[in-house]
Amino acid sequence: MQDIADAAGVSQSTVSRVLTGAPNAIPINPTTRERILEVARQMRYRPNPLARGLRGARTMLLGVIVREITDPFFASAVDAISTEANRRGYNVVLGDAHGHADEAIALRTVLETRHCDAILLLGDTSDQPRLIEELRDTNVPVVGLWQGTAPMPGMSVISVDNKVGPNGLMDHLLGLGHRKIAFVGGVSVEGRLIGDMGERRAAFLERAAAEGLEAPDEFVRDARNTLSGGAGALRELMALPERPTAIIASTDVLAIGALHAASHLGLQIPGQLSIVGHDDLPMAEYTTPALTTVRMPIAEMAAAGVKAAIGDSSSETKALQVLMPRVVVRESSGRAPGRD
Amino acid sequence: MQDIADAAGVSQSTVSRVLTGAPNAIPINPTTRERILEVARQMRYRPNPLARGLRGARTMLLGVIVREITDPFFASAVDAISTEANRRGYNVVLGDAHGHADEAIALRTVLETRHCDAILLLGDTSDQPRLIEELRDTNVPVVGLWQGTAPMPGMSVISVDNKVGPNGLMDHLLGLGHRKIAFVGGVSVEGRLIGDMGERRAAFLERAAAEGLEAPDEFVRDARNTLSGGAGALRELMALPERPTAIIASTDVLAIGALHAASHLGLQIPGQLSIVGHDDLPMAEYTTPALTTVRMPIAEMAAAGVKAAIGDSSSETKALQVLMPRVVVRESSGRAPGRD
DNA sequence: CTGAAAGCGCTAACAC
DNA sequence: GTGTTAGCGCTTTCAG
Repeated sequence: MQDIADAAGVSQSTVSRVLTGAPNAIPINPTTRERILEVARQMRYRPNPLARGLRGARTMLLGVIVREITDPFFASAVDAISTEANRRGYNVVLGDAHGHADEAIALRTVLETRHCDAILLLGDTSDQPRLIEELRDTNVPVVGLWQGTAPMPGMSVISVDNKVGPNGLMDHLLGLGHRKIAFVGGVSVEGRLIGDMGERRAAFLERAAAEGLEAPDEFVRDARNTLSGGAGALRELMALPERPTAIIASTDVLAIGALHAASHLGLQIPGQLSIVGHDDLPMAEYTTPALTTVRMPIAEMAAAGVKAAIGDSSSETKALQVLMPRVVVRESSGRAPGRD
Repeated sequence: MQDIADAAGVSQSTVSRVLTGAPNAIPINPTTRERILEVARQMRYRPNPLARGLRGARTMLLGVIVREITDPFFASAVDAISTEANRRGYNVVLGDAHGHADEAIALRTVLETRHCDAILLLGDTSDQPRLIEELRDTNVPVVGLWQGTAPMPGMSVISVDNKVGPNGLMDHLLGLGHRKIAFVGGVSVEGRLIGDMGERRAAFLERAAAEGLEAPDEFVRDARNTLSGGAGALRELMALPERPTAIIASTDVLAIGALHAASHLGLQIPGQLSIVGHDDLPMAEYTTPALTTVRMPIAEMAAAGVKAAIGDSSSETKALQVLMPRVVVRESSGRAPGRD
């Protein structure tokens, strides 16, 4: 930068002012400005974000802590967030918690140390009292995505309405004549119910009660949110003396695992059993049979999340935004057996 | 840091020396050291990586440019790399190229600007002459993963042997009596053959010729490496006057797409058609039927890649490492029709 | 409108 | 062994 100053015959601070853009009301002579810009271009100048950050300026880094990058849903989310962040000139620093909430908390510290301008939390972290605690004495804006609609103190939350999924699915299944509907929810490695999944489960329970369905406790199963978790849950469900005719999984990953286990059991889907999920992974369209599921507004959430985090400084008021998903009917759901 | 110095009654530079660890032979009085460490702990001191980086020290940032994070294979790779990097105290800055090689090149610049200590390239980038070019005048070590075994000038490459996959699969299929075997390769958005997939295709062609198989040109199809690409390829293959009895897909994503299209066509897998892939995604075990595929040594590659990038300063010689995958037989492959 | 100068937090010579 | 002293590249008062 000093070099540019010399070459352009001005002082280094002037160069800084020009190159920084034009934030605070410091007018510069258009002629000088052009000259400086020209020289900078010729010298292929590129600002050093480190130095900028040192001075307290923004680092243009967006920290993203994801519960599990191998979860295809979160992979899509990271993709969307990264796109949106790049569009705004930000880079994404990824922290992969590998499913452990305590790793997430460590990562937050790291990212904060890295002087990220903001931190995005993907996936539920409400089971981490320490995280919430630390959030208080943080000046970095933190926004949580996909971690349930419960407002978390100290951070804004972007979420989906977790009632419309289960309810839409119930409408669909009820309309198909199902009365024996089971639910598979997801729990973390530690065995806790995870945010969104917990809410979906609650929504299911509520609706089932309202409809007066025969829903014994065994019809609601918790499993790790993995393919094998879904498969295991399905096997347990099908081992019951009275089998459900439809299963709502709280994620597509669980649903796909269940689908696989069902076909291994020789079950016809959807002839003998309907299986539906949540998320609408890219994969959901390509399972056999294709999965009926609930599509999440990933891009919108990513946009809202990045906006909330980086702030577009126009409307930073709302601490909780709830977006709407919608049911996508494919082939894995059909009329209840004996009702066609 | 100055605060610590004051509190401990020493100079700031001494504090630096203690806190930095003990790199260059500068002995410090154990007593002083302890006192400083103690004070630092009490003051909850955390080093500022920005300032460190400014001074030319390492930033402990590892840049990772991935072709497509939504590709489950790369998601797994990022997961493995992130684990390995964190283990070594590094953080990962993620650059998602969204499938476009030209975005990758832009990202490289960004990451270099960010003063990453090294950059990892995930996926083929050989179609980017400019990238290679820019690589020359870079001081940051760059290592490429999964981009074919062709040595790239200016970077070390960690790769898998792309012959053992196709060959192992051929052994398997030939043993099952198949003589009409098709291959589906992957191309980028721009329509170029992508590194690993191109090599797998070449290996297939070579082996097919060696076996004297009836392999008309139509049996080798190129498709985008997506679920729908795989589905499209399968439909084309099955529309041929003479259909193949087995299909080798160069990735599991293609294979899963093909599986889905096949079942829509009413084809029995593996009764009427065998479909096999490459990668062994977590999902491969849960398709219907479960996919016969080639397992990639992801963790090993991640470890080797991170090691090569960050350097463990003991053995930095090899510019090209080739690891071995192995065939995993599941349910999607069976005896050739009419041969049982 | 522009220049001079003071650091941001830290490392690395170079003294003592 | 430990203190002093320069900066790294940039932003930002404070004077012209």
